Amino acid sequence: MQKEVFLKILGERIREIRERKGITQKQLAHAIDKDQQSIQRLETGKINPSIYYLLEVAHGLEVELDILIINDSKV
Amino acid sequence: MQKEVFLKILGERIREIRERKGITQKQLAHAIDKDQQSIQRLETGKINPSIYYLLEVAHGLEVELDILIINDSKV
DNA sequence: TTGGAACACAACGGATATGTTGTATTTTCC
DNA sequence: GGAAAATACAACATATCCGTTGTGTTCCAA
Repeated sequence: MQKEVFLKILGERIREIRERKGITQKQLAHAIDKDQQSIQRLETGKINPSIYYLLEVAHGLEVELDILIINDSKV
Repeated sequence: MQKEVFLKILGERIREIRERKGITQKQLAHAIDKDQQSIQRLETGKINPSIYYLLEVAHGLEVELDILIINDSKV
């Protein structure tokens, strides 16, 4: 799968989970000591985040890390 | 979980999968157009790899990406 | 003992992630 | 429509990834 496509889908998935929780980018960011712009870049697929960064986001969303992960076969 | 601990466990897990497949760091690296040193840094937990880099490694190992992922609750 | 294979370590350069600030745009709600 | 909130975009500085080269160490086989 192409990198850009992968990152875009990852971002969309994270956004879905966040919205399902009913919190804003800012609230998620502050919960994990980041800021809104950082979450925005992630959700829009503009960056290729590190795995630890994703772990922190998963914590902020109160989900397991693997829930954020996309496998090729699922796309 | 501490970053260093997380990355170390991730690296160990990747090494286990690679060894179970019976291939060397060099073989894995070349299969995904990287080199041995890059895989070495990953397996020893010296870096915080990007998610897309991990996806490529998963391809090289012929596993799904989420197999590489550690959740806090599992550690 | 020598040679080769496998793994580890260090350093360098270019690219890019991430934190940050500022601001623009969009959405929501009155 | 207007205000406020939410999201998006841009740019800058710093840190770090990743590719790369060179080399060291260990182990095994010939």
